[in-house]
Amino acid sequence: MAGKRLYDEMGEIKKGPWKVEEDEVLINHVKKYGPRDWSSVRSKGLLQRTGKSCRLRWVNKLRPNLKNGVKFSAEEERVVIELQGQFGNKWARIATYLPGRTDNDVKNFWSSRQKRLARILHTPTPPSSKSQKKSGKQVAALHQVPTLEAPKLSSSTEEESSSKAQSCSSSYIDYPETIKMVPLPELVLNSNLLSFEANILQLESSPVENKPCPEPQLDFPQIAPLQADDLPLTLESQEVITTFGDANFLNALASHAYASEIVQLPYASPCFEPERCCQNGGQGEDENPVTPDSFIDDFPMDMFDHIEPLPSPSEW
DNA sequence: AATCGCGCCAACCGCTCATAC
DNA sequence: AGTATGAGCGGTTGGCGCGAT
Repeated sequence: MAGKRLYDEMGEIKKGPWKVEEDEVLINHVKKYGPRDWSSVRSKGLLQRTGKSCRLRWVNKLRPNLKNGVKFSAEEERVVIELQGQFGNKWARIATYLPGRTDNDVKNFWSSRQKRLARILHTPTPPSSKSQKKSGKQVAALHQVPTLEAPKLSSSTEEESSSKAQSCSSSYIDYPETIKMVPLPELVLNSNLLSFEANILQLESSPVENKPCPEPQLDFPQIAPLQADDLPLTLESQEVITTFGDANFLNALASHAYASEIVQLPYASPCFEPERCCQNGGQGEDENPVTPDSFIDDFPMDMFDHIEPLPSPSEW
């Protein structure tokens, strides 16, 4: 299969949905050279896709151990909400806490969640792009997070990939999916959010899926439990909020509340070895069924054990 | 049965950062 | 030190499926 050319009619850059054959070519490329040198996929004439496009396809769809087609669990939702409040729209960073999830997954999840919330609350969707582009620096202020301890992220998966790609040219065993585990760090969370979520969860008639929420037992400043009629919201809105405790919304509500304190939750740490994370750090996310279409989940873990060394450019 | 609205998701674009030369 | 190139990240868009009407 390697070497098969998949050009479009014009021989130009191909865009749009990927075909199975293209995936196979890309997978073969990664098998041979590792998940790097994306631009060489095109320069070698294997695919008429940009390196960028190839990388994206691999990262988002073809990588082993992705939870393709699996909805976010309640626990994952909680993690995203918390981390978005903590990190802002640093999707790649947030994704490192969610084994099997990509930054795109997290981004899409958050986006649709925001849309739905905005629609139900009859508020315009918060400006997402340019205004939030500064969010990386501004979000902390926006969220009033005074004493956040950044989790010990050695780097994002992509960063790992990139740096290792450039520093270690003789072995590909160490790419993100198989990088050594980092010790499970204690993720520090904003107790404002946790308090509110804990309180809000009390409003729920049905518990959040099968995940008991430990926060109410945590010893941090208590906020008087919210009563449904404390909020000037429609019943529908309240229902959504209880289902979707939104970090921003809750923060807005909580803006008058206590300064954050440090609490620690034992959820997934940044993880660069999804398989182990799913088993250990995934915290029950294994319950998520593997979807039939996620064939890549069946990739053998030694898939890259026989990767050939990358030839030098002069050999191309 | 047709249409509409919504949610989800894949993929692209533009920008930034890192590295090589 | 400056420039070119590649890679990564975040935002946006468009298509598809599905349920409601």
